[in-house]
Amino acid sequence: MDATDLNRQRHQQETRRTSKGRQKIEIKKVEKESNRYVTFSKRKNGLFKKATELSTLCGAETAVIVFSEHRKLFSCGQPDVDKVLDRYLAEIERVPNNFPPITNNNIERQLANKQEYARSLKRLEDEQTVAKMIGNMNNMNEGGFWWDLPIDNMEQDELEAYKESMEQLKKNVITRLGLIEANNAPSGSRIVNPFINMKEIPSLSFNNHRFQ
Amino acid sequence: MDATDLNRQRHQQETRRTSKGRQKIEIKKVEKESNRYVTFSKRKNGLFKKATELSTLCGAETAVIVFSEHRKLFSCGQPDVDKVLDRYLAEIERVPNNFPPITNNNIERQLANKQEYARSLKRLEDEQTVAKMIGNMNNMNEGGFWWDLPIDNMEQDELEAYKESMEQLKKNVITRLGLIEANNAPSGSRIVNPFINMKEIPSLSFNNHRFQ
DNA sequence: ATCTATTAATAAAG
DNA sequence: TCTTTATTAATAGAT
Repeated sequence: MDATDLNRQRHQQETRRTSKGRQKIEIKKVEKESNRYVTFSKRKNGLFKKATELSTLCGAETAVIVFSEHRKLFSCGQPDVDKVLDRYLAEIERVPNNFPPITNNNIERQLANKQEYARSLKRLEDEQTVAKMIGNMNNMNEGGFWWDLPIDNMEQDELEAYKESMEQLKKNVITRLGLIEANNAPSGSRIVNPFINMKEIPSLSFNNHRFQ
Repeated sequence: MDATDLNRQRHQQETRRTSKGRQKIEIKKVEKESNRYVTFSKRKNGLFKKATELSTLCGAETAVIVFSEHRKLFSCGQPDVDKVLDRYLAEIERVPNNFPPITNNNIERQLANKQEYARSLKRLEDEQTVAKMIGNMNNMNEGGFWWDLPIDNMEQDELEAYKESMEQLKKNVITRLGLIEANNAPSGSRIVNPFINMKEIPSLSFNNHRFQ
């Protein structure tokens, strides 16, 4: 400290101050574009570094995904972004979508989840359709994944789109099945299952682990 | 600074030093469990704060997913984790799976991608099966999503598992289609498509945007 | 959870 | 972009 102070004093005597040093900034959008870009670059790197350190120090798995204001994608993960995402998708499917019977212990959390879920969904493109789905979901007290969502209340055009996506899926599946059944197989070990995330709509999940 | 120094001196005269202050640490697993837990908690919060600030300052979208060493899930996202994940999945599907013709400009990047992809996949549970898939994929110079992966070289037991997952999927789809076709619909608008991520195996994607 | 003494991150400027 | 300050912000260790 003394040495540092001495150096600083000596430096100030020898040269004009060349830098104002770090200045305090408000946490609001950086207006000047050039500054915003360098801030983005520096802080993105800082964020990735922090995530990596957290993993190393604490044995945690982390995934960080960043889209710049121009939609350029950056990501960073330990051990691997997609591995962590798989785990995330599996987790939000396992825990909240087919809610367990509500007990006194978790009823508050369940409520908070639904509120947060509704809030998140507000941001989705097709707000009305989704709102309807939520409404239906909230009437299901146990069991049932998203594909069991009631469709009775859908509008005709909504149904059409839904049906189309199902048809397309079916075609893909049938094609694959045809190819596979041309071969044929006994029984056995495990495979990396391409449909491990099938039951999941990331956007249609409750969450009990959110920050802010 | 002067005021701070004065305060520090006064404090040291008035009381024994009560803290060693922040100490430098190596970035390696914190051995002592209790310390590891508090470090995890502090740094996780710090990480989420940094991500939030990056979004605010630079108009970026961010998602941070953290699993503690005991597999507890924490996440934080602007505007919303799942929204960002949707975008991420769409992006890694759009860009790298059906690679564009390789040009001089991006051939190096393509190579780097494949190497990184192979490295990531090494971590997956079923290394041999996946390795085979990669091998096949690398022979496809353009077009084709993952479901067009050659299956000819799969072992019988691998095929069986693959087929089973397909059958299960098919059942689910057929069931839904039956329900939907009982109604019926004209044409029209868009719906939040449950299969927007269908074509994606997150674990089977190239990436051109990774950090470290 | 709170409190420092310190280290680490980073805003500004080159 | 990279580098260099001067400063603020994050956090290790202890309670």
